[in-house]
Amino acid sequence: MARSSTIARVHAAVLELAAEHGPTSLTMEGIASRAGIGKQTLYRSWPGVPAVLFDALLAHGDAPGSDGARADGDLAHQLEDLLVAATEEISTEPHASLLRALAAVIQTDESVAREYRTRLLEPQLAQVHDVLRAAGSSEPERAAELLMAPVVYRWFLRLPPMTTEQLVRHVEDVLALTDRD
Amino acid sequence: MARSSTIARVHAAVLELAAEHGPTSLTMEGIASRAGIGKQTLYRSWPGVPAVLFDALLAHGDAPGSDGARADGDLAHQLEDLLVAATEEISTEPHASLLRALAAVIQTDESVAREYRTRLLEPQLAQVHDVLRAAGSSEPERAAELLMAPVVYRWFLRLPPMTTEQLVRHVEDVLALTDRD
Amino acid sequence: MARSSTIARVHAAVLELAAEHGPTSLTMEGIASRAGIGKQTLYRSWPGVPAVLFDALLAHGDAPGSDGARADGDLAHQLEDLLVAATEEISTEPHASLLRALAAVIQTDESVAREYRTRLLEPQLAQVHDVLRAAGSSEPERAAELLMAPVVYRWFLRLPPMTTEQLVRHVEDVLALTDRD
Amino acid sequence: MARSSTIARVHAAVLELAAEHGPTSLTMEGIASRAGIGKQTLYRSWPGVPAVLFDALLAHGDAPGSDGARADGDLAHQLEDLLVAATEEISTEPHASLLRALAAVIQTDESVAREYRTRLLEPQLAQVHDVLRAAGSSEPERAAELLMAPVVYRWFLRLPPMTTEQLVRHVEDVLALTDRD
DNA sequence: TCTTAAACGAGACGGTACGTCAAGTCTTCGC
DNA sequence: GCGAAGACTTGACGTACCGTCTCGTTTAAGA
Repeated sequence: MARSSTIARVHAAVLELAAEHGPTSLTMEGIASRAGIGKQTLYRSWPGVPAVLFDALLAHGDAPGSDGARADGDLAHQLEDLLVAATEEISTEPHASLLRALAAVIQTDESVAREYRTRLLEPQLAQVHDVLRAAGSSEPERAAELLMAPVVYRWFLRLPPMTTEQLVRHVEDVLALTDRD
Repeated sequence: MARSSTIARVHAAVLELAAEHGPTSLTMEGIASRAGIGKQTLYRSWPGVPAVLFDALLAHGDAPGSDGARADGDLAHQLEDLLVAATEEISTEPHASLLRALAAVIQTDESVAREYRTRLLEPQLAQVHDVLRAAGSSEPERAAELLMAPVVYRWFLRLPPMTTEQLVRHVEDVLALTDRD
Repeated sequence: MARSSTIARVHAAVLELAAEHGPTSLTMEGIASRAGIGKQTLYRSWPGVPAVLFDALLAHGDAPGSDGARADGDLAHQLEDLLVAATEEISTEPHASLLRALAAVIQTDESVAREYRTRLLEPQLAQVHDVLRAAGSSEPERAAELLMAPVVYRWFLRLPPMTTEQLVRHVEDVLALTDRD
Repeated sequence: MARSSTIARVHAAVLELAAEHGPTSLTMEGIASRAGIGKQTLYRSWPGVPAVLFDALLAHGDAPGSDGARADGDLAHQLEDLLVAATEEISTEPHASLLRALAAVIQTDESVAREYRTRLLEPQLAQVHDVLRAAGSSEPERAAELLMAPVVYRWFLRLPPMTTEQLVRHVEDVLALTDRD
């Protein structure tokens, strides 16, 4: 396995490149160069750019929504917090560029898509499930998808993110649907 | 500008390559080679891969939902038809590969994203708006987004597309929300 | 046949390009563009760059040494005048660039070399022959070559041209050889 | 820098291409292809065709006149040997094609001309200087130029090379001039 | 004067080569 | 003998010219 100093340098290089030059700059060549290591050293530990991205994301506290959530708030407030956290995460550097680069690869590589879902998406959705289930929702999966879909959809198509007001309204609506069942 | 036979050959080449080798094979070099034209001929008419993709998509009847829609059906049925059409379009070759390639570029090129929204997304949303507005919906934009978001979200993250039953349920739910207002 | 105005425009374009951007800029594409004519018009009258160069050179008084020669001077002075004229011609724009471009093509195209010898070199040598023959030289061809060779040699290898003093000395030496015979 | 096997393959490719298809075939693309190496490998070690040519020439015993010179012969014979060797070198493949290609570039690229003079011409002239100086010539540079100029002049203009008889006579004449001083 | 054929500008076309960049593999050498 | 450095093959990038080939449009006769 690679030395921990090598790993740290790679992570730092990825974050720097993402923040400075955007998602396009994230190439194996560029990362190795910026980290000051040989290309083979990079390939020895990670098979390609997406693997490095996952590592960098997970290593840098990619636990969205876990911070500052009003654990004691009511159901709606907790969901609002989760969505606000997700919205902020995907629009703040260097996470924004990393996720953007990942999103591009997801489109052309099914295995990356699968890994994204298991390592990043599902943990995030699980939080929403938990809140919904705690509130007695009959179909937490469906409700969670309804909650998250517009957020992801807008980010994916580079539409302006939902404002806080829109998010509040959105949570309210989805909860109304759940109650209706 | 370009001769119509040239354009036709380029479109054919794009569709063939997309169907045969997937989104990754869509390079300017490959398209020119498959179409049997010079690279400069390609670059003279299209600045890059995304431009060729837009042209090929729009030229091949990219008017989703317009075919077979039950224009005389009731509101819910019309919306179901639109969503089913959209779902099928994004999962059927060669459209699937072309859109997938486009989705990848959208992630790293804001101008492509803008062009996608204007030339492909908005016409599609407009159809939904029209149906909703005809039904007296107070907020057709919001409802349309709620309808489309899960479809795009699943496609984008390569989750299995919604089944017809799920789509029917989804339309029903969103309409219930609209009525609730 | 080409219209005279076309020919004139081509000649003008060649001289301008040669003077402004050097020998490298002399391409069929560039000449047509600068002359404001179609490429086919150019190719209709000239098969390639060298042909245009010959035409432009011959049309612009490429009769080196004919001007200002002291026709009544003695033998040595007349030869000096011829060599000085040749030296100046090959180092003054736009002739310098045209000849330089021609020299490049001569290296890779035997037919251009032949045409150069008959249309440009031999007339020039003939002048030297005439003077030498008038002076009773027994081998005017050999003497002419001895006279011209260092001038061409230096120009070809981009060495500094002979100074007037060196030229005078050179003529003197060659004449001494001729007399020696 | 480059691996020695790479360099060897490049040199071989250059000689083969020059001998088979003449100076025109010497392109970076063609050399890389024939050598079975990547273009980037070629560009990493040589900035362009002329650099490759210099290397190939210098690597293949480009020490003209050094072989078979009658070191113990008298002055005239040594000079004749040098000139004969030079004449043969420039008219024998594959050197002929390499030098021809170089000659073309010299016409349009001053830096190549400079490098040619330093790396190929001056060593050759130095040999002539040495012989002349050993013979007590008062102006070895001028005499050397006088000796070489007709040889280069004829080669450059693609005139038939001097016959051995002409060379002998030429050496005799130049020596007579030197003695005259 | 009308017409008709040429010469024309414009530029699309299939190609070849340019020089650069990144991918992923393989080699060399120092610690 | 492991790992950093970097040379390697491959192939796409976008550009410049090449020489050929239509397109309509002048232009300059001859009828």
